Amino acid sequence: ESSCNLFLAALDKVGNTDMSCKLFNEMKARGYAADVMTYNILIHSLVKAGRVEEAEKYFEKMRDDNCSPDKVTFSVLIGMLGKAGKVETAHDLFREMITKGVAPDVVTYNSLIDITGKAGNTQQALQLFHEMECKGVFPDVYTYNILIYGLGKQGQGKAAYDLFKKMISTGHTPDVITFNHLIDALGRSGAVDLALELLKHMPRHGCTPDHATYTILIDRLGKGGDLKASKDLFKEMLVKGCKPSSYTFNSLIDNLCLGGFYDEAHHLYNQMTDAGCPPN
RNA sequence: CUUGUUUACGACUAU
Repeated sequence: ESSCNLFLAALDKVGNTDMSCKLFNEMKARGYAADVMTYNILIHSLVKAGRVEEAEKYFEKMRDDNCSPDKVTFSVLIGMLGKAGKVETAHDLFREMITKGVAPDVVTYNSLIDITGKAGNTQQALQLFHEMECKGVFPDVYTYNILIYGLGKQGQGKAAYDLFKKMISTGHTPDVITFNHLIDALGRSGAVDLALELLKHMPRHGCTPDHATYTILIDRLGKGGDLKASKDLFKEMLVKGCKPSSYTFNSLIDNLCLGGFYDEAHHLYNQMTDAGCPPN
C-alpha cells in the first residue's frame, strides 16, 4: 500500500492524472486498502488537473471506505473550492472539519485566508489571522504574504504596508515574495515612490530582487506613464545580472504600444529570442 | 524521492 502511495506521488509530480486514477482502481480491485494519504494524493492530483467533480467524488468515496479525511484533505479541498469561486462552501467545510475534531493547522488557515482575501473579503481574512493567533496556530511567512497580497489587490496598500511593519517588528523574516506582493500593493495604491524605496531596502532584509520584482515595478511605472523610469529600471535589472522573463518584455512592449512607440516595441520584440525568452 | 498553502505581463472585464 505504501508503495502505491509512492507511485501515486510520482504520477502526481509528472501530472499523469489518468494513470493515477487507473492505479487507484487497480489497487482497489486487488483488495489493497487505500489510506488517507492515498486519497489526499489522488484528490490533489485531480484538483491540479482541474477535475473538481472527480475530486469531490473521491472525497465522498473516503466515507464509504471508512477513511477519515485529515487536515491535509480539508486544506486541499478548501483551496479547490476557493479557486472554483465557492468561498462560502469552503468556509462551511472549515467549520465542518472543526466539528469533526480535525484541528486546522497553519496551512489550512493560510489556504482559507488566501481564498477569502482573493474573494475581496480582506476584513474576514484579517479576522481569521487573528483567530489563528488566538488558537496558538502561529502565522508564518506564507500567512503574511497571503494577507499582503489580498490587501494589495483590494487597493489597500497602506494596510499592506502596516502589516509588513508588524511582521518585521514581531520578528518574522520576509522573503522575496513578501517584497513582491508589497511592492505590487503599494504600486496599485499609487505609492510608487515607496515601492521603489522598498526595492532598495530588500538587501537589508536579506532579499534579492528577482525578475518578478523588477517586472512588477517596470509595469507599474509604465502604466503610470513614466516610460523613461520604466526603461531605466529595465536597464538596471540587466546591469544587476537579473534575467528578464517573457513577462518583462510583454509588459514593456505593452506599455510602449500604449504610448504609441511602436518602433521601439518592435525592436524589443526582436530581442526577445536572443534574450532567452521567445514571445509566448 | 510518500500528500496540502502565497507572486509579476497579455486576454470578450479598460476610460
